[in-house]
Amino acid sequence: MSLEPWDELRTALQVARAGTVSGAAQRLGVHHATVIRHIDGLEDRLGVKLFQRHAKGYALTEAGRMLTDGAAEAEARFDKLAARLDMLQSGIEGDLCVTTVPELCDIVLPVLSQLRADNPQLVPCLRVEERLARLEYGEAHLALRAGARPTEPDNVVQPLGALPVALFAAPAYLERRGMPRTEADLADHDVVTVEPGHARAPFDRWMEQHARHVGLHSNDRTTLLAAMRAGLGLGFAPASLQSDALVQVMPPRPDWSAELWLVTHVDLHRSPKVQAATTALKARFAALADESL
Amino acid sequence: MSLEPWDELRTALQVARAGTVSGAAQRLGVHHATVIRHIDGLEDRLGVKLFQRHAKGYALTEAGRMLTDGAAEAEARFDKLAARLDMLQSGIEGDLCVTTVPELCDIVLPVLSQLRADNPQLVPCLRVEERLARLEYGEAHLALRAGARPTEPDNVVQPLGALPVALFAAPAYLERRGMPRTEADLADHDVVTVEPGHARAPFDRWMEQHARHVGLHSNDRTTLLAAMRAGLGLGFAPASLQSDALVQVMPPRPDWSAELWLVTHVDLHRSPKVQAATTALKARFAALADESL
DNA sequence: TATATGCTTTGCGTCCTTGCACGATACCAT
DNA sequence: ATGGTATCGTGCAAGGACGCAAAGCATATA
Repeated sequence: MSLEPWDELRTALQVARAGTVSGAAQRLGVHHATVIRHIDGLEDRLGVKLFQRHAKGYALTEAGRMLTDGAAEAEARFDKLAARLDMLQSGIEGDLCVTTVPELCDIVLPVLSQLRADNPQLVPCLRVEERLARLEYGEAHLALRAGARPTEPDNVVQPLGALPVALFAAPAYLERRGMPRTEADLADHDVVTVEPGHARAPFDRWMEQHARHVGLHSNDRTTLLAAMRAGLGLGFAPASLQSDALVQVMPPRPDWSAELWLVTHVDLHRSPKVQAATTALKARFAALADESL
Repeated sequence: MSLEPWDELRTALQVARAGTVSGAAQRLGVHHATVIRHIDGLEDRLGVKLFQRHAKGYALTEAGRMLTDGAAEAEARFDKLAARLDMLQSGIEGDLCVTTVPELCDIVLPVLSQLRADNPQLVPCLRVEERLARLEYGEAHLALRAGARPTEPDNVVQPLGALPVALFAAPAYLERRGMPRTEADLADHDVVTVEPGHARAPFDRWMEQHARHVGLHSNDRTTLLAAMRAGLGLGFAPASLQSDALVQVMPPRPDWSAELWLVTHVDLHRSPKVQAATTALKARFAALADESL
């Protein structure tokens, strides 16, 4: 007993989804007679009733549920596959989707801008998300992550080195509270940082240990930057940050640095488009590391 | 872009496996020309070359590898499905495959025997394996496990209660070394048990802590029983053990008992055949627990 | 160099699958 | 009650996919 041909599984899945033969036929773009014949053929070959013929449509039996569950998983797998193939076949043109965390988008943005200038056919897209995008689903070509080395299977992760992180504050704040010179001076200052217990990055953990007075907690990094600009306290930011509203209070230190990772899907990381993006990003981050020396 | 119809994926998979169109055609039971047409159609629809036409056959491209990998996973999933459906559709007849660990087969065997007597059409099969059989692959209908509660997804696990475990020895051994009366007496006796550090079951751990003189180590439970019969020392066995060669030295104790679990696949545990087996096994083990009170 | 042996490719006739149309049935609203 | 609107089921004709056989091609062997 075998459940070939696979096409009939697909129609069975659509019948299960639609609940009616006609609906499934419409979605599949075939005649409803064809759908009936597929289901009948499948049931005959399997010797099991997959659907209960109801006046209002087809209802799944236990066996039918099993089969369509399996078919649904296969369909999802094939969809992923199609998305990846779609990406693979394109040259340096069309969409290029990069995802990263909020902290890094200021650094990534110029790279994408340059990439677009060099390749007029390329339209870059920068998605900012905390979670790691499902690269195997084709949600993104590239992901830029900070922190622990990502371990997803089928993803190739390349080290981007450490991101220099420095301590910043608003000029108004420094005018009011003075410029801290040594680590000991920090005890007298307010800081803005992540919520207690949520420190993940090295600099956040450092802050958690050294901060005495907290001006503001937030789960959102952008909010923290805004709080720093508003003069609520000292805070960490990438050393490359260029802003009139914030000045560097202390230079980058190795134990503050966050490890950066460039992660792509195995099947995509050799495609020309992704290659172009990775080399550009690598160059940019190498330059950042040099600057901070 | 879509990779329907699914049948063409299946032929592509076979071409990748066989390496030649002719070989794939033979495996699929279709003509060479059909295979070629499927591949060509797939490539046209996808716009990607899946195979490099070599004089000696078809070689996978990068895209082809991706696609056939996905197809292979789907095929494996469908195979599982077919196996489960095969099992589901049968009544209380045909094969009934039960797997368990060596320690328990003496207890399970009479149940299967009774089951066979009650259902002439049923031919039971008892597979003895240390590892948990892949129930989703249709390797077995039922698995009987001891120890920690199994956690496989898609498996329904039912508690069978605790298996009463007692301390046994060969009559010849007891004649030579005397009958231990108290726990303290055990210090003067030889024991046979599993290898150090491999104690998993409660009674094995207990033995590891209390045993002073070890007569024999073995990784194989059957060997341990043989060693007990040969008079190499005291050892644990299910309290239900009936044997002229071994006598019970100490009655079952709660802290020796091993938790038992009856595990089936979700899609199968409601089928009449599996139901018949589970009720019979449950009754048997409930009776065992009562006896030892 | 010639021969042989695989393979792929292509043209043609046939069979199977599909699409179409019509009929049957059940449910709902007027 | 009756017309309307869904649904599923089946006979018949057309088109597309299949199998067959011959041709083309490349590599290996004598």
